[in-house]
Amino acid sequence: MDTGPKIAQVAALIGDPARANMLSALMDGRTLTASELAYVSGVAPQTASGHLAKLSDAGLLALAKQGRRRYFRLASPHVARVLEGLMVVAQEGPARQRNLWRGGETLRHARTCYDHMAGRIAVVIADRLVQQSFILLDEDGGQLTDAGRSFFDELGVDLRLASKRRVFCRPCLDWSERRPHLAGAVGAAILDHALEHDWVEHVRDSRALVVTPVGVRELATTFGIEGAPPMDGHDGRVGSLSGGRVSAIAVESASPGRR
Amino acid sequence: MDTGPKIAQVAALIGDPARANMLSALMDGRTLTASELAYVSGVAPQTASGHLAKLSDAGLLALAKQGRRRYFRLASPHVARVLEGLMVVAQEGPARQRNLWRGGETLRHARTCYDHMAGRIAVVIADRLVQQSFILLDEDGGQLTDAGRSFFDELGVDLRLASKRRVFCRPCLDWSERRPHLAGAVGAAILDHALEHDWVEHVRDSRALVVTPVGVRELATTFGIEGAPPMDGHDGRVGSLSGGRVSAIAVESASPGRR
DNA sequence: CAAATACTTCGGTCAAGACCGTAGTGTTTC
DNA sequence: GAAACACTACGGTCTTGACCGAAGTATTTG
Repeated sequence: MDTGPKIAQVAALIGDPARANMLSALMDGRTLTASELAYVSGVAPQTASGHLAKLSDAGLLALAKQGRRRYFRLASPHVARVLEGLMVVAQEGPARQRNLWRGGETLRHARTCYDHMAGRIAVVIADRLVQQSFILLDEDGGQLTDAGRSFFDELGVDLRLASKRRVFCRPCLDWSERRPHLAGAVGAAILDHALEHDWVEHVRDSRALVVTPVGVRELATTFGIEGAPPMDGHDGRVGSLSGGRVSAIAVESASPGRR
Repeated sequence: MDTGPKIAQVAALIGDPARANMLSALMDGRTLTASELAYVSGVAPQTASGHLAKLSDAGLLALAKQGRRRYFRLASPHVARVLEGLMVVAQEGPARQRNLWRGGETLRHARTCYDHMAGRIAVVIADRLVQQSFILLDEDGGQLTDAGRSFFDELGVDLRLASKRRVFCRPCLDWSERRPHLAGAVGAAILDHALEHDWVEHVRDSRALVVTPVGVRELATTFGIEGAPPMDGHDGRVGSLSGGRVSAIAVESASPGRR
């Protein structure tokens, strides 16, 4: 009846490191098998099995059996948004401990966030689109303008498909940059387009993305982003489009073993 | 470095029933003392003190000392949004266990959600505003139209104040109705207006709101909502504007004692 | 059918942490 | 200054649940 216990139940589920790792691994929208999730969460298959049962029962994960394996994915975008929110809160949390992030530089630069792009690149893209009045965006609401519609049309990004039964355009607060990037159907369409045209590639076993040489060129001409676009510089760093390419393959997988 | 552990830490914090109760109690934006929070969470003051220290350290709560008491409030709207999100997920979670809600009828009808209205009434209001093209709204983005701007002007709702340094208009998925209501500056302004003109009143020790007779009349004329507005009826219920007024004072406070 | 694979169930160990009683510290009231 | 109040620190109890080894159930492969 009271809402406290209800949210506690769900939060406690997410609050276990092993389960949180599983959920994080699914944040990019992929579906993974029980074994794979056991591996990324760093626990034995038996333990993982228990965790996955709980997460499924609670409705956080959706399950598809196929032969002798079981595929799991996040049950709904709402789950992904809660996880996003937790990252944001976790970042802003420990008062002045912000921006101490060492490592994960690849992730900060470009990554997927459920079904769209995130990281410095995504924030810059969002900035440009707003700057050119293709999109109206504040921290919480988004709207595509007529000019924006034709811009995407010319670019060959098909928005009609994506916008059928889905949210059209929304901002998503970037937990590493602390500024919004594009989510929703528009955000997803941009990621699709970028992957399809080899602007970016997935890094194996990670949510990280790397920008290809083609991507550097195309992003520059398409969005007018130069090699080293101006960043908000809250920590003095400047990112280049290809940043993190060389420095880190940075496989995100956890090592198995006891917690 | 990996994001899993980080979100687990925050989620685990929310995942304790006592702490979840505290956070829930603060969802309406109030500031409460340590004692009050101990009471609503149903634990002894010593225990509450420990919980509050953890929540503050983690940056979920902001603390203001005043004399011999300590006032706590949610540290940021982001925290409120995570809590909202958890409620939504908790609702949609247990597969077919939805809409079993007994009790909390007052809450379902009208309540505050951080700083704006939620519940059936808020959803209906949002519906009407959309219907009359005062607001463009989908599940994730919102925009006030020119017509809407003058509508609120005439109504005497001051949007200029609120929109200074704040998100202007955004939808917030209603966890009891599972459809969006208005949040952001516009949502907050509407709640302010409703409270100021005695359309609704706070229920003591609860997030619930009751609609006054004045409110029933004014809401009807202002938004064209009749006594029993059509609901989406996913559970066959129909709510009236004054629904829940008589049936329940339904004080939300928890009884103290062991968990 | 046997072997291998993918996953689950069961049982027992163990550590984390929620809880409160007692005993403090700081602040206001009388 | 004493008493009441609001809150915090410490110490010990006890429950919860995460973990893995061993064994068991489906499903595919040879």
